[in-house]
Amino acid sequence: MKPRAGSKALIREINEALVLDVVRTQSPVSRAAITVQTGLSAASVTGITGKLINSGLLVETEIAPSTGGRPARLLELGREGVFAAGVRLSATEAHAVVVDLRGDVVATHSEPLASTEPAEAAAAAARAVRVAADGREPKLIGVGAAVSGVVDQASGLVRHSGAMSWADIAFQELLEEAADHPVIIDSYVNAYTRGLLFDDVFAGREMLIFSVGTSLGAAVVVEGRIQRGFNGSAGGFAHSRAITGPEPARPCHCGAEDCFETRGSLWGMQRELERHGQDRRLDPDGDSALIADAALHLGIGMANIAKVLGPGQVVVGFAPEAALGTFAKQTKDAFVRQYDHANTPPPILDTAIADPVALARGAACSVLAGLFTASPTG
Amino acid sequence: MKPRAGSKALIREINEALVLDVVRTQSPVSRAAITVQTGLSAASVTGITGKLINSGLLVETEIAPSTGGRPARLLELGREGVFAAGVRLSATEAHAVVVDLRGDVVATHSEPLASTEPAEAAAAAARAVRVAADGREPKLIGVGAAVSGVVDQASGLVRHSGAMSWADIAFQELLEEAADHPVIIDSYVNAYTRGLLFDDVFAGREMLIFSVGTSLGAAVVVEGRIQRGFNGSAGGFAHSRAITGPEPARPCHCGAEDCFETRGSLWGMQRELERHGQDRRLDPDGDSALIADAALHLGIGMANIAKVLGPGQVVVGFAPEAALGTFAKQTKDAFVRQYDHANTPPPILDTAIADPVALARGAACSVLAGLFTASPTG
DNA sequence: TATCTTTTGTCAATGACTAAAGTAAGTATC
DNA sequence: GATACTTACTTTAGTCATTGACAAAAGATA
Repeated sequence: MKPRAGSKALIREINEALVLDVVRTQSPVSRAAITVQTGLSAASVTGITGKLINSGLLVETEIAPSTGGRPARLLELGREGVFAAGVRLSATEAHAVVVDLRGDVVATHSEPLASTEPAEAAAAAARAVRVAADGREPKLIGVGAAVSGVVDQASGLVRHSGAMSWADIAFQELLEEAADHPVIIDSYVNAYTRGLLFDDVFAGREMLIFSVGTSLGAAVVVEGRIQRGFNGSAGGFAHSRAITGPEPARPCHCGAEDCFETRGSLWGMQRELERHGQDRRLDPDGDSALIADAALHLGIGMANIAKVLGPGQVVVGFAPEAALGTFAKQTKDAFVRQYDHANTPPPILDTAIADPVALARGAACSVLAGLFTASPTG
Repeated sequence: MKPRAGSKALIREINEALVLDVVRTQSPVSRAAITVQTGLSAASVTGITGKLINSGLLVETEIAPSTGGRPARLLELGREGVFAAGVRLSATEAHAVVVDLRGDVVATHSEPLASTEPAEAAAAAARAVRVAADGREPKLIGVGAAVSGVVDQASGLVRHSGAMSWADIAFQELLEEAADHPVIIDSYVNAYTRGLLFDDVFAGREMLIFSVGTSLGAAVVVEGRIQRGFNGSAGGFAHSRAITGPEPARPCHCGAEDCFETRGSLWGMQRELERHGQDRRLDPDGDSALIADAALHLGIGMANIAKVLGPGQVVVGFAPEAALGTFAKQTKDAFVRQYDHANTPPPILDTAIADPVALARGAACSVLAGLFTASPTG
């Protein structure tokens, strides 16, 4: 991604995105208000909104009551102009959603996977999108796909996915051919993060997002952008080393010892049960010591990362199956206790549930995000 | 920093910065080569370089031998057009350097500090810059200042500085008034990082930089930009919690226990000596076990951070007094052993020396950097 | 010398923006 | 009800950075 030269086209892209973003966040809004917010001239706003209305991205809805002069004709994002699709791929199914320009889900559909073979996965994802899109396919501007594992969005490669047993699969290309739409791929956590960023509640410009489920993941948001690291390798929180106490080390499935995944993930807790000869599922009440230990280590690990990055906000997304009693609350407490950074208050920490629809919707929002932010790097 | 609207002025800024950056990295270079590198038209390059030559930022130097046609008239960065100053502030002195557009140091001067009182520090820094700048003050485009502690560049506040005993000091404003030039302030590590980024050797787009000396620090480079976090609070590596073994916890001066600073910093090692009743300075040979322990913990802590961020390159800058025997090498080894991330190779790790001149020069490079990168946020 | 190559410069056309003036559609006041 | 005032939007004319096409410069080559 080397910097792109300035041109009239770039100006237009920047300003259209700027206008769309103002409408998105302040909807409904008058042209006059857009003029103030963007710093553009009123003439430009007339021109830009006119073009956007023509292409269906904006609609004129109501007329505001007058405040002493000509009443404003309010603009909102068009619900029928364009749509984006998102798919969450797991080893067993492709869960697709279609969202309108506001990020609201308008349709969903799930297709089973015959196998985790890349071509089959792409075909199933494409089928799921096609069914969910129904008659709206011509208005689809793109498909976002959330894949479990290490995903390099820039190159379109899934670097590594344990769940799918993939390594260096060019899934973006496969899905683009199968679905006949532009495709953006991303990891589970990053897709989930996209969804959070699209909504106002979790739209901080400096955020850290952790996902807690069978595995662990992290996403980093800096200056409002998701950071992917070199070759998309950011987010490797699972196999950082945990703080060990006097007990013996716990071997991890990755080959190392005492990774956070051996303590803070569902996989890790379940395996501790097995190591003690208990062949049963985790019990939120009976296994409270195990859960407390997991929460403590997660909290400390998260705080260590947070101290280096200094986010204003931290969000922990628990998979539905990881919502175990007070697990979330204990994790939050451990984080706050550990975070004691010279002269800076700890970031706000929120917990949320990361279900399949949230992931698929997040992937769709990745596509929408392109409309609301013009990147000068191309 | 809200997004800025697109305009012709923005285009011009982007393209001038683009041209300057190509000249900086490929100097000497022909207009034709700039055309290819930037993607601009030859006509634009002629116009832009003409203006830059007029203002002294570029100079035509030699004429390249012909390769079959009209010989190229090579362009380089002008050494006399503009200058930038940088100051490294410590509790006892203000060390100033002046650099030319290429980042080469052309003058230095040190002034003692009568006290760490903010106004006195600003006055001393301004004096140091004035003496170092000599007759070049009119051509000075700005002053960069490196201050130890947590620094919020955006607001111009030093949030907290143990060395200076400062809390929430508006040092940017103070120095701007004293020096009568635009000022950019930054932390030690970030200033050091600026210097690294300016040179080609350490100019990766995804980097992690650690500083090891009396204290510990970290800087994060993403997409070629230094990340400062919410309110400039990024970089808090020192007081993340270290991996503890069976030994008793070590209290830290910050109030917590087992911070990395208690093990991996000079302060931590020196204090361990004292705790064992040894009233002497650290000995690279005699205290090899202590140093090995520090290196091990540093390496693990760095790897944990690196896994979340996925940088392509990691640089560890040791303060001159921390260059203890094989300390650097052992830290590097521990890092590589610990870094074992699914399917992605470990980043390249380099070690370097971070001396006062490197910090002051880095601060000056912060000022220069504004010329070579146009930010669409403004 | 004549021709080819490569680099650099010039000029009219394009188009996105802005300022200024004009139009639209209300409220306030007498 | 007529006039003045306000606020919102549109139109017009002009500015300026970029570009494509062409021209000029300057050496290589045959």
